[in-house]
Amino acid sequence: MAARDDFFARVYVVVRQIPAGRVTSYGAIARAIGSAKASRTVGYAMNASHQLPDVPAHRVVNRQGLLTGKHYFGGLHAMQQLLEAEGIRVKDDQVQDFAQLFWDPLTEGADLP
DNA sequence: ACCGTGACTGACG
DNA sequence: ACGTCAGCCACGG
Repeated sequence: MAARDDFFARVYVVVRQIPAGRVTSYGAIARAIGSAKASRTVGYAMNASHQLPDVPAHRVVNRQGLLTGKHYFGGLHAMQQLLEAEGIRVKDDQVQDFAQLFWDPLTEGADLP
């Protein structure tokens, strides 16, 4: 199997599993797909997933709950607006109640291929 | 095959 | 608590 394509595919699968109104971190996704140390590459995959409508990249933030990737959404506030539209409060690029809204694919039990 | 880059994370002072 | 440094993995040139 092509491991490289698998990596991106796994990332997309996990991100698609994120329920609306919830968020997760790059590290959590990296662990879920079996590459805990590849958190940076997860962000790279998200950049490529930007063209995919099924991948809600706006629900993926860093472990602090900070919208580090908002700059890549075209509008600097596009990501924040998308999150707020789902009921997530965002203050100064920081997700409020992040620990409460955090969704761990490993703990919550995401469907992996 | 080598080097630079990055939407990260953890450790250190 | 905050800023800085180093390690890590995958991709592109």
